[in-house]
Formats: sequence, C-alpha cells, structure tokens
Amino acid sequence: MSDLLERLRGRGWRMTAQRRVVAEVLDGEHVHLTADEVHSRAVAKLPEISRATVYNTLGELVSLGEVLEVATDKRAKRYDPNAHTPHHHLVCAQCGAIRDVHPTGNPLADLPDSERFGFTVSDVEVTYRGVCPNCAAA
Amino acid sequence: MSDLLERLRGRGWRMTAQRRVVAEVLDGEHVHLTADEVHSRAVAKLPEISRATVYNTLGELVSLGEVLEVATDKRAKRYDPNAHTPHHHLVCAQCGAIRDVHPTGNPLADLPDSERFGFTVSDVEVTYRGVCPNCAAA
DNA sequence: TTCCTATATTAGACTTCATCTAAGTCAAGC
DNA sequence: GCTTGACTTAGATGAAGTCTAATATAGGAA
Ligand SMILES: [Mn+2]
Ligand SMILES: [Mn+2]
Ligand SMILES: [Zn+2]
Ligand SMILES: [Zn+2]
Repeated sequence: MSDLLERLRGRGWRMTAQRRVVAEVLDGEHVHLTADEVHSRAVAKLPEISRATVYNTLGELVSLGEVLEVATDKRAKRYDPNAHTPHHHLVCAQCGAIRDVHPTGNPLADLPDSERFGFTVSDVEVTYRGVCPNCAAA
Repeated sequence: MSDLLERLRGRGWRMTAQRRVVAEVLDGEHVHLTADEVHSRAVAKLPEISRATVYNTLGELVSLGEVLEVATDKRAKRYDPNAHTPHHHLVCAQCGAIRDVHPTGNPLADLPDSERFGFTVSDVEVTYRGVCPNCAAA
C-alpha cells in the first residue's frame, strides 16, 4: 500500500497522519469495509481522527480511482482498495461476508443491441449471492 | 395488476384502499420507483395514505415475493413489480433511469468452483451501466 | 345488518448513514 | 521559522428508513 501512498504524493496529495492511517487500514485482499469500520480501525492507530475526515478521505480516494465503492447489501456502502484489477463479488446473504471473484465469460458481450435501448453501455457489475461456509456450518 | 390483487386476496391478504393504491402505482413495465415516489403517486389517488403504510406494504410485497428490491445506485432502494420474469438491469449513470434487460449467457456457470470459496451460490445479479439516449443528447 | 376483533393505518419520534459548516490546525514551500 | 491554502474537527443537519402506541377498519360471526 506504500505504492498507493507514493502515487498519491505524486499527484500532489498533502500527506497527513490521518490520510496515511486510512490508507493503511484499507491495505489487504478481500477488504470491503464500511466507513464506520474504517473509522474504528483508524481510531485504534490514531485516536483523535474524526469521522468526517474518514468520509472525506474515502471520497477522495474514490474520486482518484484508487478505491471503489460497493453497495452489495442495502446497508452502508463498502470501500474496496482492489481498484486496479477488475473483479466481481460473492456475498454471503446471511453474514454479509464478501469475496473478490473472477468469473470467466464476458457479460458485456452478452447484452444484445436490441436490449440496449440506445444506451452507451460502458460497464457491468456482477454480484453472486449465496451462503458462506461459516454460516452454512452454524 | 388485478392478477396481483387476486393472488394476494387468495393468500389471505386483507384488502384495504391503501394496499390497492400501492399495488396500482406499481403496475407497468420498467417500473422501478423509490418508496418516496410510490408514496407521492399513492397520495395523488388517496390523499391520506401515510409513508409508514407505504413502507409496510412494500415490505410485505417483497416478503411475498411479488415485488423485488433493487439497489442499483447508492441512493434510495427501488421497488420492481416485475418479480415473475427473471431479468437484470441497465442503469443510466447520469439520470438513474433503469431498464429491464435479458442478457444471453449464464453467469452462474461462469463462476468456477475454485472461485466459490466454499460458498453455496444460489443467485447472480448483473447490473449494466452506461448513459441513456436522453442524457447523451443533452 | 350489526357487532366484534384481529389486523391495518397513522403521526411523529427515532435510528443509521452520510454530508455540511465554520472555526481551528498544520504540511510544505519559501 | 513564517505563511497560507489545504486539511481536520465537533457537532449540526439531511435523507432514508424503522418503530411505537393510539386509532380505525375489513371481513367473519351472530
Ligand atoms: Mn472487491
Ligand atoms: Mn426490473
Ligand atoms: Zn456468512
Ligand atoms: Zn440518463
């Protein structure tokens, strides 16, 4: 994730303790935290960081294309640092756990012109739903 | 939609003016209204209907499987009366307009076992994004 | 038809998630 | 070290949705 920090500095981002901590919290694979979860974890490293700054920073990271917003359930949005390798999501309908997945096939090619209603289609998002092994065991 | 009313009555649903009006408002193709939009349109037909009743009724219709909740953008949920013919959605990124679409292909088959992480996968939802003709013209 | 009651409706308080504001702070260039 | 415009903050505000407890009514019973 210091790649990220380098890129951000290069883009003229002013580096602050708060921003560094948010970026650190977002490091890892299959990471899809809510803003509140990011805030809790950030507070553990930097007790005085405010919710507003977490929201501001996440919003900036999204604008810069470094983080994706995902809205898999109907609750709080989640933030996905895996923005540079296209992927889709597999969501547990019970506990909300999310995994990154890479299906084969090309869903964009599967939408015939007759089903495009004159839209310019640029993107497709596939969400698989099911029950995770943990929830199935319980 | 009187099909719907018949089915609901058959299931022991107590028929009230409010429920009838909500069901009427949801009639049609490519209908994906927010709860607030349903309420506004219902008020036009039955001025004293409350927001709580609209939310209650929509929730019941969803539980009964007669209406689907769709969360295509990060704003209010939308309610989709087209629950009996499986379909996906094409969303205008600018104005939020939604069309029902029927892509070819079988995305469930496109998720290899190695990408299922032990989940029991039961459902897949495909959301296409683009710009509608209206927004492209403007 | 009238009565009864379980079910439905209502206004408005409350919750959650998110954004905004205006005052204070500080990173980084000079 | 200064200066300054960008950053951070607490708390107010807003939007979407849920809950509550008082009131009304659909539809079956008599
Ligand atoms: Mn992801
Ligand atoms: Mn639809
Ligand atoms: Zn689970
Ligand atoms: Zn549009």
